[in-house]
Amino acid sequence: MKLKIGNSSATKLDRSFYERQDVVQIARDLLGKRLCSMIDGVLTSGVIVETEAYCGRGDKACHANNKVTPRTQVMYEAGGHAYVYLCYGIHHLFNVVTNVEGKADAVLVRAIEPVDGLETMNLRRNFAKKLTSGPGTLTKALGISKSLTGLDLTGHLVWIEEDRTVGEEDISEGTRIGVDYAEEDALRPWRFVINGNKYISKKI
DNA sequence: TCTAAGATGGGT
DNA sequence: CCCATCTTAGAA
Repeated sequence: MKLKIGNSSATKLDRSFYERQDVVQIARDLLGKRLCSMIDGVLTSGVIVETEAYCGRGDKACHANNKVTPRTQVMYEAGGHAYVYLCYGIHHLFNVVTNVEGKADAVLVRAIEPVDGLETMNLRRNFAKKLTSGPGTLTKALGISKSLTGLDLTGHLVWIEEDRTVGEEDISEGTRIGVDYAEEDALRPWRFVINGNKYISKKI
């Protein structure tokens, strides 16, 4: 009997995908891609269905808004690294660092549609109702914690690969969640979801 | 040193 | 609506 594990023929996104300059476009492009982790020898994955873009220059909602701190220095690395941080002392949020070295942009992954490793994800989530709908829940399901911040996403522990084709007509945009403190930048339409997908964390 | 606040989620 | 929970950044 053959066990189906992942999409072994899929193409892993490479450095050139992540090093592009337009973080908003990358946030759109990540919809339909598959986020994968191989933690403790177990493959878990899901299709990205909700993202948010954060720009390091002139975006008050971005942790690295023209300032380097111990936490945010990883965002200044070359695109294709992970920025994982602890939110509210409880939740580990996973971001994809984008743009070239020195330009601190990132895309927050807010929800995925589970594909591989359902059993492991349910165990890690303690069989909660919402398995991977929300930035803090999907990291727990995939076994991603802040100890992985700085990880190279072109490696073999956590990576993103091609999966579904998502057209512009399949995408809705809205304002980012939880960034009311960012004044006028809170109004930027930099949150993106795949229309009608039932795994998005909150309707636009 | 000290402290307020936070890119959330789960329960009541 | 309430609260758990703790790191981080900025102030003193």
